[in-house]
Amino acid sequence: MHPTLLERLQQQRGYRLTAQRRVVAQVLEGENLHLTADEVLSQAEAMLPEISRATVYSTLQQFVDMGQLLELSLDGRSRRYDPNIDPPHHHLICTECDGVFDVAHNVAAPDAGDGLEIESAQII
Amino acid sequence: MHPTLLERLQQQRGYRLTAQRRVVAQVLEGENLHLTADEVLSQAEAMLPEISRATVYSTLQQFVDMGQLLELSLDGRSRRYDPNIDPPHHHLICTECDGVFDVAHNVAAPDAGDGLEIESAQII
DNA sequence: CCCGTGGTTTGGACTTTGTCCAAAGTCGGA
DNA sequence: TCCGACTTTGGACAAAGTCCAAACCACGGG
Repeated sequence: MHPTLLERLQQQRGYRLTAQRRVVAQVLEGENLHLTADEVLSQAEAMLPEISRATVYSTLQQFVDMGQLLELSLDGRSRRYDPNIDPPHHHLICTECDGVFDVAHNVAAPDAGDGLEIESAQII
Repeated sequence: MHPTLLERLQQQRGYRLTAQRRVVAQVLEGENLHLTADEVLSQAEAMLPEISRATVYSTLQQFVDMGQLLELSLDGRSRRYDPNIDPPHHHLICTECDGVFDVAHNVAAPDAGDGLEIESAQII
């Protein structure tokens, strides 16, 4: 199986894996789990009551910048986070229940032409 | 050429095309224009100073519900609006300048399987 | 072992974006 | 002209995210 988010973070050299960062990583972990920052915060508080909102937000942003976490903008209101960066997959949104589901695909990202490079593509 | 947003609204029967709605439609119009609600508001105020924020937001929502305006959720922060519903196209986001560009495509929406129907798909 | 330094976390104020609602305004048909 | 339905308004409110100075902590050098 692919390494988990936590395992991938442990392999990053020169990055302090503090209690706060570990808790955030643990909360995010899971199949088909796409939490918002506030959901991460409340679950993290259950494990580490002193953790602050600023830390959760900045930690999420760091994981994204490190390429270890996918940030999904699905409704223009909040962002959701997906720890399963590999293999690439689509995100299917149910317009009835607002559920988010991973959908496997094996379609290559289209060529944008003009020397542009597609970084990510989502079916929303 | 395809009819403009304003022309399409004029064809909707039983829908009062008030000054406020006309101004919102005019502001949105344009090739490769993807304004946020607040950008629409400030430009609309230039033409019709008394227009209120609540009206702009609810008018945008109506246009979307009528299928005459595309709502894009690109950054999890704000929503952008695209009056060019036809032909379908992708939205290319430049990660440097945050610009949004229409990109033509002629790829059919993929079959989701399981009896699900894809309502929309974006490359972001 | 202790200290200094720099990375990390914290709380709280603040901003942005969007929603809600009751009251007032406006339009078209009878 | 008057009524009723549709529309707009202002302002309060809520949700999500950002910012920042101060406090905290951990590691390496002395």
